[in-house]
Amino acid sequence: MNSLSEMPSMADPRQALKPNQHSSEDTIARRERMRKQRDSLPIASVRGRLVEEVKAHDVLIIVGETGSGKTTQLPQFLFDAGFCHDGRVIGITQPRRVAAVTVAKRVAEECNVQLGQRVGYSIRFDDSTSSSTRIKFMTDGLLLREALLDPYLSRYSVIIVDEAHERTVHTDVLLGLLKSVLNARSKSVGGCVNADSKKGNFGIVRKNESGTQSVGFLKQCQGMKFPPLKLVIMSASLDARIFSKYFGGARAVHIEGRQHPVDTLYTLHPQRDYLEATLVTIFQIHLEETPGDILVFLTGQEEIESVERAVKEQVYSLPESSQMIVTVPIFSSLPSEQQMQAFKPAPAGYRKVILATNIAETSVTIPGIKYVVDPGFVKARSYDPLKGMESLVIIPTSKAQALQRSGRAGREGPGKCFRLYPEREFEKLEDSTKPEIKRCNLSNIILQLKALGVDDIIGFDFLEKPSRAAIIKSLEQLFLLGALTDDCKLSDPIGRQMAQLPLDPIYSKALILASQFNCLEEMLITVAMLSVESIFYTPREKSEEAKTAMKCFTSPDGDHLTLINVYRAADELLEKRNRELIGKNETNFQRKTDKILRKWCKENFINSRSLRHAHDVHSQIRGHIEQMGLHVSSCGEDKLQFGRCLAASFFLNAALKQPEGAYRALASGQIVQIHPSSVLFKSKAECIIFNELVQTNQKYIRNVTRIDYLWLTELAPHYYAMQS
DNA sequence: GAGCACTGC
Repeated sequence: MNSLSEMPSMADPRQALKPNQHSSEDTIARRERMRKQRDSLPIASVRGRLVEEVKAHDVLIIVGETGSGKTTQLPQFLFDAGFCHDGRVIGITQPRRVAAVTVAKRVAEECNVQLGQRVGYSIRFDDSTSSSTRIKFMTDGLLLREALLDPYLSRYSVIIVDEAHERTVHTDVLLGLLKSVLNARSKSVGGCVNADSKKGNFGIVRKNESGTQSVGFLKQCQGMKFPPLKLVIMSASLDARIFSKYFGGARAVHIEGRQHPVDTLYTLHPQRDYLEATLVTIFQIHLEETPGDILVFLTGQEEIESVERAVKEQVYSLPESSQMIVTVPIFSSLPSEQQMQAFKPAPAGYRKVILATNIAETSVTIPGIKYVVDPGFVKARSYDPLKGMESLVIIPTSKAQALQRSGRAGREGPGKCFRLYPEREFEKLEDSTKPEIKRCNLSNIILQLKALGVDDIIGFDFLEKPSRAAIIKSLEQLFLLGALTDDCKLSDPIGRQMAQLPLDPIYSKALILASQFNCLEEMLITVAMLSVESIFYTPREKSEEAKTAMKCFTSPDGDHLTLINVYRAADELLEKRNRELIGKNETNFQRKTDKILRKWCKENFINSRSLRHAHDVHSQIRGHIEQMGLHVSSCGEDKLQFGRCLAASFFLNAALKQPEGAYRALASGQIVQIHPSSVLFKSKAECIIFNELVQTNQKYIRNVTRIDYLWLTELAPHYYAMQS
């Protein structure tokens, strides 16, 4: 097992393309240049006033546009102003891992300190911080996890929640928690609320809209060990009002950004076929506009591939002098090597057309974009609590999203954005995207809130409350898994152990059960593989080859054992190579094993990024499991034992074959199909369990294994005994 | 015989 853990992290494609900043530049000159850059940022001119605002108010909202420098500069201003003098830490949260890492590196460089000393970052699987770290960048999910161990967040003097307008479920829950922490840590009741509504010099302000102070679930700790906490929320303009209102009319200030102008153009009429309109627009830009790359926003892989084919076909109908155009796709499930193609400059004289999903909206920044084509649609996940089913549907973007997309054309110079709908349609769009907390399964966050001591979930002061039905459905699920007692309290030890594990609750429960079924080793691999993005990658043009490659891993029982076979095959391969390399005194040992694994993945149509990720999850969870004292043993060749454990764990997701070959999900009664990517797609198994139910064109279940129906009544009698 | 945006612990 150890062999795989020695693989080095795979280079992130977004970082691999950064130039080496230390190449031949003189240190002093570099520092001087950096100082000038910092001084020229819009935020530099309001430094003093900003520090005063933070000192004067416990909650401050900063509305900062792109390029204002708020993320890199504010933490340094506060550090210099003495917010860490007592050894406490300024914490800055980000929704994404890459952002936390890259910003931390930049700030460490600006402070001229080694990363991990005064300035560091902490994200899952990667912690650069030390006891001397005072400015700490992290993901918002990680800070939530920290709160389980330290509910008052006592090591922090300031917490800056960046990109709050993105409204990820972690940001929302974190803000709910912080409201209670502020209240508990404030010296006097009302101390965290700013009632001052005078107009500021460089900002504005909301009136105190709510005089009532919500008392959180944390006990007051007046005069105790913790000094008051400062909270800074950084957001894009459209959503500041809601944060201010939530924090009792907290003060909001505005900092201007630095963006080049983007000329936005609309169509005269609505387009019936937006893919056709996209194609026409791409060629129109190519033929009529000055040089510069084009970024096109599409909803998914299928659209991207079809537009790519169409561009390649139609380019030959152009005059030869105009044929210099290349397309590059980028979407999250694309292997990293291929993602990186989007960042490479086009050959001299060529125009590059990047066909992207909304990965290019915030997650990655591709240089050289001058034109944006925005058909105005996005594929969004929604969740139906009554059916317990997720669905993926194509819907119009929000205004905020459309603005974010057009902004991508103005990063390096003036640009143009072509919206493929009339201007009057823009006005009809929602202001911002529906917050994630209102469209996801809440089981995981409810379990975490329970572990934090929030007993009354329905009464919890959410920034925006999820539907009652969604809350009740998740409470019910947690109860059926044994995480909650009859009176809806966290059970001990099961619920407490489940909350400790950073996994979907149903997977946490599966691990606890597996220790009783003597197959924890197998279940650990299974939940790790189920927790990551798709392991198999099947490009359309090589689907036959991919199918053949997959055959050598296939288990007739189903996808779960198939995934275990893949994981173990990779493990064995690396162990074998390690034995060969050991004693040869090889340098670049890690790089070589990594290269071997990547080659193997490519040959077997496996996504090496996903496999690597599964391995990280595996070792992290194994650490937790061992700490809990659960016994990690293998069932060896006893597949029956593992199958029974799957039935006992995933009894809520069981389905029975119907006469027509479809399946009926027992919990909800829905008629579903096995997804074609499953090894059981053509099988005629009578009874199965599955791990995912998603509606796309049909209701598909994925990750499926056959079981014996009788196991359900035997192993989950509390659920099935009455029904049989 | 279909196809799944994006994050995160």
